[in-house]
Amino acid sequence: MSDLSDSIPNRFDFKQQSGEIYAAWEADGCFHAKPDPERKPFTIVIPPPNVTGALHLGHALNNTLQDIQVRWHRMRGFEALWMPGTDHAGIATQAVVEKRLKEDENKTRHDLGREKLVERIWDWKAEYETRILDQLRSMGCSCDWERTRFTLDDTCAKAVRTTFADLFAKGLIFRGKRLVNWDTYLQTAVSDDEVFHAATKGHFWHFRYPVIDPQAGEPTHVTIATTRPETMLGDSAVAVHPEPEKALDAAEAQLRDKLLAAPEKEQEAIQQQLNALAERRTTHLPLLITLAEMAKRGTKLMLPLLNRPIDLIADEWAKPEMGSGCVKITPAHDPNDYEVGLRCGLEMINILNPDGTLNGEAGSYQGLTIKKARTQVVANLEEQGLMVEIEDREIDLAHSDRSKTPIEPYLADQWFVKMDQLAQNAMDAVTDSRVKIFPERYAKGYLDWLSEKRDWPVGRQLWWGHQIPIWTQTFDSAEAATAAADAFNTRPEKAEGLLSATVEAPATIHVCIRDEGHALESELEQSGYTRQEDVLDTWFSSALWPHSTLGWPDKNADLDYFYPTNTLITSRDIITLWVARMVLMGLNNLDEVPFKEVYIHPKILDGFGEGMSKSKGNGVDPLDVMDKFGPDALRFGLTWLAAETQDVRMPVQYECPHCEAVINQTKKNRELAIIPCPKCNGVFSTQWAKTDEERAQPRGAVLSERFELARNFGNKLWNAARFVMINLEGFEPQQLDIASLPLEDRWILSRLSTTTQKVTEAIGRYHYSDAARLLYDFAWDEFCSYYVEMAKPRFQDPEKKSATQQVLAHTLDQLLRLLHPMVPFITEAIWQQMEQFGSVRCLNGQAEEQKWLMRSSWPEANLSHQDRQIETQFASFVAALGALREIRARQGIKPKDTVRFMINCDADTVALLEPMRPYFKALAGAECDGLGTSFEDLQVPPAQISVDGMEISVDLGEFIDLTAELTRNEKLEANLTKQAGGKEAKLSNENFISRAPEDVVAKEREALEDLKQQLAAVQETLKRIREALGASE
RNA sequence: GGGCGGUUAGCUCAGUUGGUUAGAGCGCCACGUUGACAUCGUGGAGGUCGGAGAUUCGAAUUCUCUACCGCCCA
Repeated sequence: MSDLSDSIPNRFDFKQQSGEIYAAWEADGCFHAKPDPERKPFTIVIPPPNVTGALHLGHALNNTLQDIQVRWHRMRGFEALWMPGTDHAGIATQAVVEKRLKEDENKTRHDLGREKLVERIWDWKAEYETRILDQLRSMGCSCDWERTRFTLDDTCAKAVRTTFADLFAKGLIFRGKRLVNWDTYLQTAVSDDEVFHAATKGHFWHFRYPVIDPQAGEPTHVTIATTRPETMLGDSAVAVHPEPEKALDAAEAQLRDKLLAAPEKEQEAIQQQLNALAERRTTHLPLLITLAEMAKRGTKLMLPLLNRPIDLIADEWAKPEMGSGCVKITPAHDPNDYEVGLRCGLEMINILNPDGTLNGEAGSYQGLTIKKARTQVVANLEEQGLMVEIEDREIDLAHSDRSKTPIEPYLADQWFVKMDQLAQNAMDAVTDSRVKIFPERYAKGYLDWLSEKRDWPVGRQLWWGHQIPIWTQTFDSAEAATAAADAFNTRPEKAEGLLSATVEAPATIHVCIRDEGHALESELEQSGYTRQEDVLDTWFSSALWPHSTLGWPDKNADLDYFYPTNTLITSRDIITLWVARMVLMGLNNLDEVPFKEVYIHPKILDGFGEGMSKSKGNGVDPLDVMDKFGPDALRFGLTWLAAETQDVRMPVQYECPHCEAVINQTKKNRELAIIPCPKCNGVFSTQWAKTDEERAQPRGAVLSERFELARNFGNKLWNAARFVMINLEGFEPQQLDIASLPLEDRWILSRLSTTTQKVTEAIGRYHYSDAARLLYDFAWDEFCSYYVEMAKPRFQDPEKKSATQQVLAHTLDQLLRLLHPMVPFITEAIWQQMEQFGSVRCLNGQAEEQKWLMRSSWPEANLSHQDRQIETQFASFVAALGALREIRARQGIKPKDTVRFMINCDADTVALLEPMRPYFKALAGAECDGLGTSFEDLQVPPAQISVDGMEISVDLGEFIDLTAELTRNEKLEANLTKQAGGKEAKLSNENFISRAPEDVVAKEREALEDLKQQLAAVQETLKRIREALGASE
């Protein structure tokens, strides 16, 4: 038919073309945005992926959704900026590099030194940043790469220093002693968010402390219990409840309430607890009352091993219903004890060195590791006859997420940001809708978290990050320190915001310097000031990302134009860590929110409902998916999944590299280094392959068949376009008069208009999944299955050919535009081929001016094309077609055989169906012998179906399978009878008639009438079939 | 312990303000391959919407309780 059918392959070669298209876009500056007063700006900053590792499907989803917004706005005429970059992810990145150092070279960071280690981390960063940005490019992300930033680069560093100096000058940064989660391996504090809890086997040691000078009748020892006996070296008190009896009463009352409310199976356990409690009143209570008295008197105990007197105190933290009723207090090493320490003014004794060994406070135990100290302390207590009992017990132990080692609570100097007002401002921004969060429910978590207004510990004892710009010196006296601070604060640099100083009691002075490398730095160092070693929490620099990337604090056109950004698209686990902090920092630094909308997308889980991660082996690499299915399929598949729910499941499979069989991933096989293929018996390796032998096996890709739907859709689109183009050659466009076009043209234009409208609305509301489904259905079910199929016979008709070509080309053109944000490569590839047909692609005969689809305009829904009447009429045609196909299938009629049929219907329907005759032939292999109201009865009863007031009869002639018709009609009769019965019951219900709205009642009446008609027709058919069957016997 | 989400066909998921014969894709069954597409076409089987109760003329959809799963915060 044409050269095109040879020159256009029947598959889109994404491997070859995606890269070429991307490079061409980039070379043409399609991704770059610059301030343009003629256009409205649209800005998104990427949630900077951290450089710890490569991206997985969660990131792929996140970035696809951003790219859809950016491409969509670009097409709608906005100056669309997508600001890309990566995050240095302080602790995470340092941890992986240190781990690598240990594994490969058996060295610690201290062996290397700060400078060398940081150099290594920069190398790591370079490698992973490249990988990550390549992944984004492969996916088609239309980021403005000229602006790529890194949270540790000079631009971001300047923003960090400026912000820090500002907060410091405002008195919002202070140093305090706080109990922190200490990672003894990495030797840094980690935040609560970087800690996970795991049940571990351990012991519960019970031992005794002697009472100093007990009076007559008073106990000589107090028994306490702990899971960490070595911490006794840091004890500064033992607590007993001030009113043990009342506390027991309260505990008992609580248990009784619980018993009443508890389901039967739990009741016995609760009753046992109650019994135990009652027993305690005789076994423990008298002693506890005595101890409470002693505590109030000021009795002291002798801390064994160190022989240090400590207080017996009365505090409500001691629970009379638990253990001995007494509890040791180690304020510097336990969060609860710390609170007690604050309440009771206890000494806080830190017994640990940063590396987890014991310090001088531990006396003869100094230098031992925690583990050795524990053994030693237990042995010594036993020697002294103070050990009462050792219980086995499962302990909930906090671990560092980064080093996987147990966390030691540790009292340390920490830098904090005072959150009070900053947090309030961030809350207000969401409360008064300056920042809108979608789906709305996530606003609650945001507000709850901020409302606690906990001060933000921002120091990390790391080497990788923004070093805190504070120089410190301790003076001999408070007066000297104050005088020095005053001297700084009266200098002109203070007024310029370059420096400020504060005094930390009693005599330490902190000076903050704003500008990196400023002469003040060396001035301070020469006069004996030392710079703080700590670096800032990663989130401090991420919090500035929406404005730091635009060059703040420097005044510039980009910042004026692109800030505040429009929308932030991210995942729910960092709403508090990141989103909240960006809002408060944006407000602090620019007095403006960083973004107007936040869209939280679902999280991708594997088939078992577990989050994906490389460390579990269930993480899917987007590159693997793209390698098999292509970038468009990856994107469309993910978009399809992005509904309002909080999670989506994506079963994970291995693909056998030998036979391409898919093997479901199980919790078992995902941990294997080598997996045998059950289909071909070949073996392949996984990410766990370590030995040379294992690595010699070919690697099985990890992917998910979830993407097949999207891949197939792309193929359908490609081939539909191929069909259109093959049939477009030599065509001259003209002005079309829509009103005079036949039904099918007006129908597809109506559907196109509605789809355009709905898709536009859906993307605007972040209803990605809806948008994808709308386009999928329109493209496949309406455009391909009907319009394209109907075009085939129309091409045989010279009178209809031209309009068909034009409507086809136009619809395809609009469809490509609508799909482009989701599937940019395949749509651009088709668009470029359409180029040769010039203005054909437009309904009004005007040529597209843009060279690239990604730069062309987003379709406007032409509301005048929407026509309910036409759509209803078309639905009748589809119903008739369906009836014919159903009869064919039921009768087992061969596809190449043509059937003859008649439709009994009213005059309007005749008018509607008359022009559709050729399509019955093309789409159902059926030739129409008559439309209207009266036909002669056929000799053999025809197969009949009634729908939409049409009675469709197929002359079965030689094809007849009467039994099939009988069975089918009997089934139908039963079904119709049941339905009609239901409707009749409903309509004879007086309540329904009187209370339901009129239109609903009318609709039900109509439905019943229709059912009755159908039933009558079916019964008539049945009668004839039975007669015929009887006759043939 | 508090909060959030989920529970709809074998699997993965849709289902706007309560009014359908509860949908899609995959999988399954049957039939089909000279021209857009087998990464396809046509037809079919398959669920009463976790459970209980309530509101209503009418509930997958609203409310209460409950079970199980997941996530977040203590």
